[in-house]
Amino acid sequence: MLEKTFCHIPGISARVEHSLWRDGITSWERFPAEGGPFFSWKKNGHVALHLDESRRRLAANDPAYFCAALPSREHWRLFSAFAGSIAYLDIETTGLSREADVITTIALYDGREIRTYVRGENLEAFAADIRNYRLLVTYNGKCFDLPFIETALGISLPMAHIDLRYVLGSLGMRGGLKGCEREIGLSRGALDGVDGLFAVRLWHDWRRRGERRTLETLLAYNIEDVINLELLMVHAYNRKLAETPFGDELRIPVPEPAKNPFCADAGVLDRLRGW
DNA sequence: CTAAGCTAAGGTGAGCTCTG
DNA sequence: CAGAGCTCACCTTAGCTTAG
Repeated sequence: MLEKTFCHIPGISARVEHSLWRDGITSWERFPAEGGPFFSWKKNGHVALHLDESRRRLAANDPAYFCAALPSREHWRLFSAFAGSIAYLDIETTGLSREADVITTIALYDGREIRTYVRGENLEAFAADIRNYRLLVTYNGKCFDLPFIETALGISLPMAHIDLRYVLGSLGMRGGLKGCEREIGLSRGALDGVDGLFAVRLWHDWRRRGERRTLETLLAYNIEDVINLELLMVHAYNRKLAETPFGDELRIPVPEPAKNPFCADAGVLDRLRGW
């Protein structure tokens, strides 16, 4: 979809982009390079220059360029072009305050492998690992996960970032990650009803009693979030695509959900439910 | 040349929403 | 709960294009 995108160019609105498509200029390739019939000679040159730069950035695997040039609700357009550089990311913490609270666990999924990071075990390894990726996908990570990580771990995460909250929001999907999952018919089984606040309890209980299955329940929850981020990403991509003339041509099959390596423990969940 | 029309960009301010 | 970041509506301004 990226190579069909024009609205990242200054002076091209979504409306103008639609009229380009309507007139058969359906990709960068088809834009008339030499003062073609579409814009004035001056504007045509301006657009052609930006398209050259766009081709360079795409070839250089540089999603950050496009991220900066597009509004958040259009970041979905990067997905297929940079799918090989994606990391789905979610953190759990002891609370909402960046000052008073700490990160407890992090889940990272790149479409193939799932990695987890646990406070007191390997949390510090995250800083090096995340640098292997050029495009992060989160839900509300712009407001929560990324700034929290940057403060807590003292690193910066300047790479491209699709915050699905805004993409899904533009599709009318609200209600948090769980709400969006429900809307596309995803169910969490044993972990139904577990939320971020419950994850705080799981963490404190793990620290107090030291039962491994409690930590694994927390990790199972944390991982479920990143697994579902991928499904929501593909869903959002296909639905945004359907708003363009390319809905059928570029549609992506919904992947098989990744296998969660950890399992929620029903006993732990039951004991902590009535806290 | 001018006038009109269109668009984008920039600014503002209110309102909404989400995170554990 | 606090608070950051986005959207949206609205306005103004500036630039470009076209018609006469």
